[in-house]
Amino acid sequence: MTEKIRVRFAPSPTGFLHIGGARTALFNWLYAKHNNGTFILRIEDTDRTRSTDEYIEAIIEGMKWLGLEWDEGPFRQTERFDIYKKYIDKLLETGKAYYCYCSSEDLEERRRLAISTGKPQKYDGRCRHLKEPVKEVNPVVRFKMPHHGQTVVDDLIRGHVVFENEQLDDLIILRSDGTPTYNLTVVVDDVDMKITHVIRGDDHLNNTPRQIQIYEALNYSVPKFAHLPMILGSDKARLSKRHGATSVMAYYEMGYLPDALVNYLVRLGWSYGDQEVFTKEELIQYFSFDHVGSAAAVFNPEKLLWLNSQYIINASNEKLAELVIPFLIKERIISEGESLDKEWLMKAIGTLKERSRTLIELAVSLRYYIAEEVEYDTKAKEKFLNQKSRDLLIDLKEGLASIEDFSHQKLEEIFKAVTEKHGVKLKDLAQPVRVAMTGGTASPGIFELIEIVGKKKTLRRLEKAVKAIEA
RNA sequence: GGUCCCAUCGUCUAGCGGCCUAGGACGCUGGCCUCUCACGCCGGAAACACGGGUUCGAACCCCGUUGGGAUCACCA
Repeated sequence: MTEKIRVRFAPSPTGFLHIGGARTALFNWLYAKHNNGTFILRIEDTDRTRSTDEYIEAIIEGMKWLGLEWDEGPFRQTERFDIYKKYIDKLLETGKAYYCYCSSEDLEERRRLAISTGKPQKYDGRCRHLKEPVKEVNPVVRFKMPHHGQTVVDDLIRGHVVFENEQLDDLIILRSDGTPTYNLTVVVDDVDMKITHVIRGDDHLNNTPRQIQIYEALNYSVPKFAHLPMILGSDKARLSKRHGATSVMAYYEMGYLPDALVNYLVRLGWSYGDQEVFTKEELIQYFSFDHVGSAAAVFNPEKLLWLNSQYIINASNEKLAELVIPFLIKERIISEGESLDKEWLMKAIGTLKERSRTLIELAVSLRYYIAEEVEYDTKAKEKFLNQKSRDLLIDLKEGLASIEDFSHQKLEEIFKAVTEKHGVKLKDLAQPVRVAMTGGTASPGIFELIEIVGKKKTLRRLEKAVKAIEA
């Protein structure tokens, strides 16, 4: 490798880090890591009316949560106006740009006319050859686009994309208030930061020929481009809030693991044979644009949920014990500052991880391990806590009261004695006990459940169940 | 509307001219396991948008059609 790879993620802070932005960031990050390159974070905040510091923080928070650490930055374009000014002056001096005195109202009017008459809506270049400044008008600076020939974008994903230069118009690079615009700042920054590969969303493909012209006017070499396909909602429209959560941090709040989201996002557009689940190391090792598809992809929350369940199953009990705490608090299962015995929690989690698809589900299930009392599901109570099970529960309670060792094996012996005495099957006893212990009909195995809940709470719950039947 | 991009099961995708009576995954579904629920395992339904070429041979290459998307700002 002769040239060190340098890539950047350049969000504009006009919103939270969303799913689409996160995937763009991820592909940049992966490409950098795979090639031992540099990943730069650059905040494109030249639109001062829509950018906020809160959003910058939110984007940073999202990237950190996903584990997409950057090597340089975050740089802010609003702190780099001097640099842009220098380049604009250079373009003005070399005759590659000019002042335009048309007012935005006039422009808007002409655009409307063009649309209504079916003409291409394009700036007509009337100020190109102006000799004298127009008095009392703050001009904008426009870039002088070539009128003939073609501009070719050599895209790593799309291949050769050819644009006719006559389609391009003289875009504004400096506003009348003296601030530079996007097409100028991206080029200047990418040159200045020595970006080798511009990896971004498909929606920028049409801007690329304009940017290439600016590179050439400035006499700089053009970087490589890779335009990623868009992420769509279930109706194939661009992904938006209508389709559900789009903010990355919303997935944190819903109990997703960051690596699961990363894994899901990377498979939206990229593949490696038939493999579905990847470690980060594998992703870095395998990633390449050769296997990035070019069609837009529909975001499928169901599959993300499945992946999350896989990541929960594969996570260590210790890790889950840490991660679940905020959710236990949020679900009001424990109170803030309350601590649980870690070993015990880990054991409980071990019985629940394969039936929890999110950390919220895990926390909610943990309730019947932790809470003093359980509430009965009405249907479960009717079906299993009745005269038929009353004596079974009473005998079981007695049996359990007589032992101190609540090990799986010992519990099984007690259960066996009760079922044999009454001539019933295990399930005839297990289901009523399950309802007594959890309030519902679904739980881990009855012996492991009782073992972890412990003698004191178990006896109390059986007692309560018997009373509920008699009531 | 102009320009550009895209097109394999409902969804994500494998496929880079013969290994394809099209493979995997999610979801759906039948069964097994079983104290319930899950996990897991075995099986099923489900796709090459359409029409022309090129070729001995096309999901794959070319051209149209249709359908989706992006973009046309003193937003990024």
